[in-house]
Amino acid sequence: MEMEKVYDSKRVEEKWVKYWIENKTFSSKIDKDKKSFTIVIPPPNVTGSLHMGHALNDSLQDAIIRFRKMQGFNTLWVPGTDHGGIATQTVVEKLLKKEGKTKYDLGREKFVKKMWQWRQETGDTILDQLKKLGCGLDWDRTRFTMDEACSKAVKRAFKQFYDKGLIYRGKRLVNWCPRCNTALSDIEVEYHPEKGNLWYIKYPIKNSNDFLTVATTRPETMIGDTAVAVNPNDARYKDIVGKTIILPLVGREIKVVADYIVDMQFGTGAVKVTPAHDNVDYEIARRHNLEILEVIDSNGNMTNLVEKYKCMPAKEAREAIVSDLKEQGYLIKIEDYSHSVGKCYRCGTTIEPIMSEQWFLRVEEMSKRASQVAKNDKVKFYPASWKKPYTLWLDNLRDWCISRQIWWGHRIPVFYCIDEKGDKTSCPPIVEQNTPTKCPNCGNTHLVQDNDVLDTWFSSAMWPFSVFNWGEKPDNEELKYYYPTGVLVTGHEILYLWVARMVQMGLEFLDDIPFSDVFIHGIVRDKHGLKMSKSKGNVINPLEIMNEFGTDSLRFALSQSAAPGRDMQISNDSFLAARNFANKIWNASRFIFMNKGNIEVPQEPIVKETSDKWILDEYNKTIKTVTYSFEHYDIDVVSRTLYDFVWTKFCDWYIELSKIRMTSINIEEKRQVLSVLIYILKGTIKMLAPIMPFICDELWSILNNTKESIVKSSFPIYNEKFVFSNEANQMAIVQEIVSKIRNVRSEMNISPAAFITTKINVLDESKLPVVDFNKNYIKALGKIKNLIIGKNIAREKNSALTVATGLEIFIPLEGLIDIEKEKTRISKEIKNIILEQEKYNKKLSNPNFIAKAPKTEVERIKQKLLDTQSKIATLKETLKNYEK
RNA sequence: GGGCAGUUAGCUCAGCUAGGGAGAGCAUCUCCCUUACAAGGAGGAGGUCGCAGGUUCAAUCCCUGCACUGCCCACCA
Repeated sequence: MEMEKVYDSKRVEEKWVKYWIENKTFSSKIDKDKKSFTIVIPPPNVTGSLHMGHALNDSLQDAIIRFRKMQGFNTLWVPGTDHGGIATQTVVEKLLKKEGKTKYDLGREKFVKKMWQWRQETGDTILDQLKKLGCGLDWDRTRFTMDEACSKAVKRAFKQFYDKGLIYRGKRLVNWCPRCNTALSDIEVEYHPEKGNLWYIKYPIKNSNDFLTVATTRPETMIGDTAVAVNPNDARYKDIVGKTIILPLVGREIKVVADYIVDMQFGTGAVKVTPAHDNVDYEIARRHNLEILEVIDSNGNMTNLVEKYKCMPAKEAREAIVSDLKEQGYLIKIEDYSHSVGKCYRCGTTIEPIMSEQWFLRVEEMSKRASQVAKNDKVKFYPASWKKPYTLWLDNLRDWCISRQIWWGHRIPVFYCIDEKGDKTSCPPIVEQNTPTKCPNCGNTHLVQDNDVLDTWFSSAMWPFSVFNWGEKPDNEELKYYYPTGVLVTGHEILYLWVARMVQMGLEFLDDIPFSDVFIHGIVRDKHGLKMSKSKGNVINPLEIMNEFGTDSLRFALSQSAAPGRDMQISNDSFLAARNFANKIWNASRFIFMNKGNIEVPQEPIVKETSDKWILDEYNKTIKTVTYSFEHYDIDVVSRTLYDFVWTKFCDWYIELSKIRMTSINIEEKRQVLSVLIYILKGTIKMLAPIMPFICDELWSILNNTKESIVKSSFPIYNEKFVFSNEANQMAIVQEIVSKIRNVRSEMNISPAAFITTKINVLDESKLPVVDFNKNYIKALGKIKNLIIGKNIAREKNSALTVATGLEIFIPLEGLIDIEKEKTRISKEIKNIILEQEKYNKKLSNPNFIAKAPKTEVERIKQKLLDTQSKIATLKETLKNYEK
């Protein structure tokens, strides 16, 4: 088997994507001997195609799934897509528009059929892209939020809610999107600051020449005012509360009410109250039993409240009303004013609060429970800082408007008994999981279904159990085995929209949390820290990155900055560094593989030398950190720890040291070092496999000459027998000496190819055996042909000097030494050590330090001071000799 | 208005949940195509750890206040 000199990601990725799918590597079935670990994918909308957000979200889930699988769990990651309600309907509507048609031209039935057709044709694009990303999903379980099982779950849930009295229909103030022509829930409204005006209007007091001035941002709604509100503590208006106002332009009489909600500081302290078009006003109206008059209808046009403005679009009506107010002397002034305006989260259109007949879900009880499980940490957040916002939101939640006036979605499973004329009879609505054929009340077979569909998030909220056929059979074995899931991985933007509701519904229907952990990752931003968006043109397409740098590089780069809750800035540099890392692993493996040849190497490492023990000690520590970090979703730490171990420990030092034994003609010597190299390499790629699955599976198959995926192997476990602190200390000394020698070589322009003579004068006698024992390492890494170690070795003329802790190192130079250069170098070294020394002196001259700091700390600093003193003495002595 | 993050080398970020050596990658400078890797190796330069106080023998780390940046929530007439 030949390995390419440069890792060929394309060849390898194609191979393994196919392998994992064909071999059903990630399929799961009930195995009661194993504990389950489940993740349900946050289902991407069928309209979607893979963007960086998905790439991050799904790479992280895949890493967790692969890790847990290797840890021995029976893992299951359920794939699927979301029908995406309004968003998806909008996409298809746009397609129709290109043909010059609207959904009304087709009619409901044909339009929905077209939606399904579209979904069939293009809806799985993103799933194919997830396959390319390497996601270890159980593809045979692919679900869709509108497939039969999910539909059954929705109907079951609706009926249970309804029977419990939690779902009700009523006319309430709702958020209405005039473009989507539907009601939205409170969290589907996004608030953006917008420049507008503040109009100050005179409201005359009845039987008086006096008037109140109100300030408003929406003058057109004034014709629907049913009160003016002031703060009860406002001295200015003390006598006016309870008086009657004549509403300008309309002439209707309205009362002045006192309500604590009014801010005395704002505007004039007097608020016009339009209950039908403002949340606050609606609440004031409820508290004071005010009449609710609708001014604007669902099309955004004026109602017939005032004949003159009837049917006018609200925007025109504003101009007309302002102009009329001005004309009649009611308008005092207009100020510029910037305030937040609600926008539809799907299309950005300004939301119009209007009165509308809708279905609502009572959430008070569910919210309490969902909040409670977070408070007592049954559901844990990573990072924990999201716990508070989550509970705060739930603790202040209002009823959820669940009906939407669109056609794409789960139609509300409520049927009405109708008479011959098509009018609803007095029979109660019929709510059944199975479509009813006749009215249970009167036996009539003329039934009609409610026109509305459910909020897309209603079905999403049931995703963790609807995918296990809860709708069909609420107590089935799979549900019992796989639910609750292990972790929910998501960005914070759908924490309320989705996560909180899954917890509510899970507790409601299964009496159990849907997941014990919520891992909230950040947002992928561009290199300037800006959110990626099509309009900014700063979108990085993950598919292009996969193509250019390799999928493992994309995954590694993302994971490397995926600290819980932190946004990340990425650029090509990140992917480039990751690609280089992949190549490094590839070549380290190539080196080991080539050297192995046909040599039989035992599975267990043969531990002989200091370096063996040192690297095993480092490897062992790495296992500990990586495992802990995986379990706590610190995926960034996992990646960085492995990067550091592979590059700076394994490659830079151990592999370099291994070359001494590798070139030996003694086959046993080679076998021994190979046993350690291979042992560590295999363990390392196991740890890396969850993040870089392609290259690791490829290397695994080469090293083991196997066709079994690496995810079927077990994750390395921390092992007490590989703790070698003594050897770790020895290696630290070796590394210090080698670095010092390299430094001198570099600064004195000694060719990297040249072999040199080096003498080490050991001042600290305890170090003599260590240095002597490991002299081969120093020779190899310092490129030394002649190494002399001893006590009382004197520096000969024409040799460069450097000092390490307890040691003096002399490097005799060929020919004449450049004295000026050497003097500069030594002076610099002295300067650095003096800086260090000053710190120690300062500490030790502080009597409080001696008295109060721990004895070990004082001793440590004293020792350090002695070291620096000795080093400086040596260096200065040498410098002095040059001066002569 | 309330809350949550962040502020460390030119850039991207670790370190802060054990207070006692300020680190990595990229960029930059010097040397090297040394038979795993030039997508590489060796070495260097670069930081008063946002500001001001406090606790402590000792603060990048703990506490308080402030500034700036970003995000979330809100009853912004």
